[in-house]
Amino acid sequence: MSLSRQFHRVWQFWNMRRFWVVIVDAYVALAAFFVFIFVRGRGRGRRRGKGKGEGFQRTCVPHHFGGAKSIPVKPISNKYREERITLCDAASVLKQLLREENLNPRQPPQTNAVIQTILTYLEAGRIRKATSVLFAFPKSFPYSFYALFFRLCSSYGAIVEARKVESHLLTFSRNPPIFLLNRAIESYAKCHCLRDAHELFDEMPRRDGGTWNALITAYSQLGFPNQVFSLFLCMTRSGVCPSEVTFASVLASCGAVSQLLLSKQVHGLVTKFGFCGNVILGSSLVDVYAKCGVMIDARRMFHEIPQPNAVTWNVIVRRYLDAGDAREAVFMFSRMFSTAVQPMNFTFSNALVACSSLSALQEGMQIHGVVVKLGLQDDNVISSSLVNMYVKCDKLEDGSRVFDLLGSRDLVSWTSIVSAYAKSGKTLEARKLFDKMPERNVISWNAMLAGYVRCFEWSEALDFVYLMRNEIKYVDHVTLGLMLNVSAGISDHETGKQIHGYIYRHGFHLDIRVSNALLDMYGKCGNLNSAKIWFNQMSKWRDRVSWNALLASYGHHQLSEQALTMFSEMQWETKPSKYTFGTLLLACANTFALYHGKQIHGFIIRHGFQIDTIMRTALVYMYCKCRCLESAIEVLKGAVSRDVIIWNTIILGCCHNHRGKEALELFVMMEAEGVKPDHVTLKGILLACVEEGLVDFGTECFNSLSSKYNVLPRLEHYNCMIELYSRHGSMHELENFMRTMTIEPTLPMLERVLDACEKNEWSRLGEYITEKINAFKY
DNA sequence: ATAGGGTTAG
Repeated sequence: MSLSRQFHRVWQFWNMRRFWVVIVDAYVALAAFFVFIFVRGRGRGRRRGKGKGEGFQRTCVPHHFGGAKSIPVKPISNKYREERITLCDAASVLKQLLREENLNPRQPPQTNAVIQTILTYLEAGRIRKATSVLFAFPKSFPYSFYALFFRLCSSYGAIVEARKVESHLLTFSRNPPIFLLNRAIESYAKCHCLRDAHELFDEMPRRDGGTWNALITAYSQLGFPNQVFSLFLCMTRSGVCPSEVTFASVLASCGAVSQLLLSKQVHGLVTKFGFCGNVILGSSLVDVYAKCGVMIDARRMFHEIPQPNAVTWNVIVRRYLDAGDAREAVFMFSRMFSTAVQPMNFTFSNALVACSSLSALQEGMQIHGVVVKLGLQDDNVISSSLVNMYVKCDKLEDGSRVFDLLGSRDLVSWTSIVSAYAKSGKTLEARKLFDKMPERNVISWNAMLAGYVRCFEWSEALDFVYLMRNEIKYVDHVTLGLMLNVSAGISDHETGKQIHGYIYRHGFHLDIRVSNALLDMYGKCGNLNSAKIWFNQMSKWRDRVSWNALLASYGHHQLSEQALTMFSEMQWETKPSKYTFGTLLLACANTFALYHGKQIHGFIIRHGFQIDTIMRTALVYMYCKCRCLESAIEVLKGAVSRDVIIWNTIILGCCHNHRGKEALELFVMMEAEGVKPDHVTLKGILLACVEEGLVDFGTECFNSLSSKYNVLPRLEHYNCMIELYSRHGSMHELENFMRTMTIEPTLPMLERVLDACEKNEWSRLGEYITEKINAFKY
């Protein structure tokens, strides 16, 4: 065994530091190997060590070696794999064995036999074991074998093993080929050890383009774009020509920093080096332009690619979705089918997300058809997206059917369906499904909790939080936000403060969403002072949502004037949004501040803000509340389309302004536009009847509530009817109504009826009602 | 030999 020759050769090529690594590796390998032989020969065990999880660290070796301290190494024998050998032990054993071997030379096993053993281990997935055997064998292997090892180390993320393979390669190969060392760099990068990768890069006596690519790719994939750019500069300066691969990584980094100018320069270089026809680089350029926010250039780039592949299409669809242009995303997805390229599952999911954001049920269903036609309905990504699409298009039953037909349901599809039921207000069904889930994570718990919060079912939400606390260990920012919503919903300032403490202790307060929820909680719990203090404390990281929350809490405290003052301060820091205007208008409405309300309206118009349905509804509400019905109607008429909520707002607004006739006229217009009235609308109609004294029409409406409008009569409708008959002295109708009522009347209802009986001297009904009231009291 | 996109649930 020519250890000294190895020594010499290695010495020549590698610097001091690497030399120690190699030589120690060699020593340990030899020692381990001979111990193996030795122990096997003796057939006796040694003391057992801890062994597990102890890594052999290349960088640590010199240090330990100098101090002659114990270095844990991976033993090789199967039987004694848990043994621990210190370096001192190893050295002495080695010495002894070397002497022994000199006296009694032993043939090392044949390379082929060792390869066979290693392959057996690799097939069993035992990479550690395989590496140990490789490491212990004091002879060079074929290069392809090393390459295989590096590949496996990458996929297992086995850094220790990768280091061992590199050591072995350097020790026993006269001239390790550059490409193998490039593989080593890649392995280190895949194991997230950039230090090892860069160290090896620095120490390599010769490099090729692949070496640079390996390092650049490493920095790019681990998210260090600036290092990528400086390495790229070094590379070109040292005269190495960048290849397609180099540009792929550089472009990925350009996308990560979203810098248009830089990206354009790189684009120029790509063209200059003649890589324009490369579909991968083309797709990357599409991606980069889109990430820089220039969809027009992205689209142009897309059209320059002669044959876009599935990835290219995926990029363009996804980027349109990110840019908020869901229509174009769906359009591009449909264009894909005029080519021979089949979309990937992620592309299907992106297109379906785009459909749900557009509520484009027709298109979503067409995509569903394609999915079935291509036999992709069992793909978990696609099927979960389908469930979501149906749910977001208000087709809960269809979503649920897709879920029921699913062959294999994973955590995501379960969570999707639970969330679907929870979000559409069916918390009982959602809970049933939730309890049936085979496994849950924090997202599933949050989905269920969000359902309770959305439906204002506070006591269920509280019970659920207690359950959640016992069942899962860690909550996240969404859970905390929801818990704050619960505190805000029940105005529980104390619990809110405790959650604040938890948030602070766990560092969640730096999350803007959590800190905004906190602000909202303080505002809704009526603690304006705490809200203001917290708002000031977040001055470093607050956003416009924080401002809106603060404005809302001013509005909550009937301080519309101060809200407006805050609004002008807000504009020094951030731009208002539609929520800002909604909040301000609500504050004006609640304080009947017509002057301020008009100011806001003027501001919206002057600054050219698009008035959406929600803002328009807020304006209508404000004008109604401020008794400015004409303006309200004018705003309503300015809408391109009107939903049931804005109609309800104006109809109820008319009633509050004692203008029942207008309310009924608007109702006719609403029906003519094809908007379906709901229970609120019908309450408005009944109130209009009360205002106008339309007893017969009111009765007719009430009687056709469920038959004509598909609305179940609620308490408030009964209230309206009682008020209608009582106020207009229709005692026959009132008596008939009270005696045939299918629900149990409330005490205020009975008192109202009794009042009417007394006023109209209708004692027969009065006695009946008195009895009922007495029954109530005792 | 190496490169691009994407993670559907709250």
